Amino acid sequence: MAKENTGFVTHITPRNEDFSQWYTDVILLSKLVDYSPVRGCMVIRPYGYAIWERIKEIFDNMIKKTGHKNLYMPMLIPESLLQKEAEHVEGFAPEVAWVTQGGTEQLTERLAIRPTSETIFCTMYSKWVSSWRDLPLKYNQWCSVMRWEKSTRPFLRTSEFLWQEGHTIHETPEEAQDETLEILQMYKDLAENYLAIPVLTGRKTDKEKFSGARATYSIEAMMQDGKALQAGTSHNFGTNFSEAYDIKFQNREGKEEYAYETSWGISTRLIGAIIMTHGDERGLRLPPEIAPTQVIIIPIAAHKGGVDEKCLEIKDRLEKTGIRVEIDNRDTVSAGYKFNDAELRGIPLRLEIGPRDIKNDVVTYFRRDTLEKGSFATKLLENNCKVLLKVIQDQLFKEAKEFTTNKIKDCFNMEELNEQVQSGFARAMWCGDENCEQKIKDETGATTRNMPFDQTPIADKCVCCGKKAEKLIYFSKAY
RNA sequence: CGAGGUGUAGCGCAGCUUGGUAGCGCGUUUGGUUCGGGACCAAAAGGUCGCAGGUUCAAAUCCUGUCACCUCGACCA
Repeated sequence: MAKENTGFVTHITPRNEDFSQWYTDVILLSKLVDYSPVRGCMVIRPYGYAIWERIKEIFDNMIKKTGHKNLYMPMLIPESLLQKEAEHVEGFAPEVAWVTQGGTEQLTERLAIRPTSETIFCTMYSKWVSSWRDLPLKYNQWCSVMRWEKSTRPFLRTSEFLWQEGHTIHETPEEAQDETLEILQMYKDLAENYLAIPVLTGRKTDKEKFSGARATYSIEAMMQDGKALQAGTSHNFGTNFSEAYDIKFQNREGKEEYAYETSWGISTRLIGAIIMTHGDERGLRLPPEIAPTQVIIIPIAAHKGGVDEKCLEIKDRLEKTGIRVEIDNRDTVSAGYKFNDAELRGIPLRLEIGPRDIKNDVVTYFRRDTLEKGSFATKLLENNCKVLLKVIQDQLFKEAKEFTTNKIKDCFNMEELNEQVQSGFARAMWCGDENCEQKIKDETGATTRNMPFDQTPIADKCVCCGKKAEKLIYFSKAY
């Protein structure tokens, strides 16, 4: 995180020079996060947390509208509970943190700090469900989980991270599958229409699916360096877990049956996705829908009568229309400094109010997305700001969409695939054999992203082995 | 776990080769002038040089050990 701080100009490493360093510079300088005294853990600072709160607010509304309820499960899981579903344990065991001592007393059974809460949800569900009339249960929790990662990066992979985990159980396999896909669709909606991040939806391969799932679906986003970020997952467990945890109910025919289960999650990793999708040389560019501050007012020559009053009046008018607005009235820094600061923080729309504007009864605005400056009559304030915010939201999505679309190429042999995944995604046909999947990973560094729902083939042979192709699938390097 | 690197003021760094009691920029504090793209002047505060031991009249500097962190791999959502 070495940053050159030459005189008064804060230096952000250019993206094309070192994308990783650019990312680190931006998140630290914009005060989204800071490193903590604990290895692999980050402090989410107020500005970063405010973005998370927006994401929570939006998604929480979505799931509540579709009949889900929030609850809270304990953070500690007894070892014996964690062991019940074999594939699940195997997947998570290497990265579980354990509590072995309470006070001065050694515990007789180790307690896992949850890496995810399937096991404890299942345990409770087996108590709560006995009849088909108890179903479905559609519960979710907002919490943090811990995975003892070997290498970490703020937002993208940290030992502790914030997320939501939804866990539902259903009467029929169809209902569970509908739930899995409905949530996936909500994730796509959240990503594209709020975060302005275009995503690919589809099913993960068996190799890449969640430990213990029958089927995993994901939304995958492309970052500016052409690498993928898995931005959300939705799993259908079938009866895998209910068999292991004995979640049985009497069905409509009076027979005992295992319940059908799903789980799904998105995390603070989404904030990393926002940064790496929209950021530029000046810092963050936040989509208005999730920007904690949508409009920042910068007073110019505030001491020259009338400026402060005008700023307050404008703030008040905008707030009344539901816009999140802030005045930068620090008197310790110049206007120019504030401009740069607001740009670093990615505030979508900036208004400048100075004696000149007041005299002409206009406001000067600056768009963070296109860096365009202009002005309009003060009486148009509310309407114009609303429209501009909408336009900026759309523009950011459009830019990202074009970028992503241009960096996905159809590949028909290993040579093409290898070249393509150096800077983007490859769309290719695959025979379905895990050996080919592994070979591609070994030879190109790319892994499978997902298999889109539209499986219209682009060729009939596997990109790797040349045998009969079964699946259309995306490959890329990934975070 | 393999390879490399770094620990000196809140942050970023210099000083170490050739030992002599710590310096620069930013930031911070106070006062004043400024304010339409990262302002300026003046004054001030702030460090047991990661930790432990050794060599020496004298250690940030040399030696030994140790801890922490970072980067790239490997592993992994």
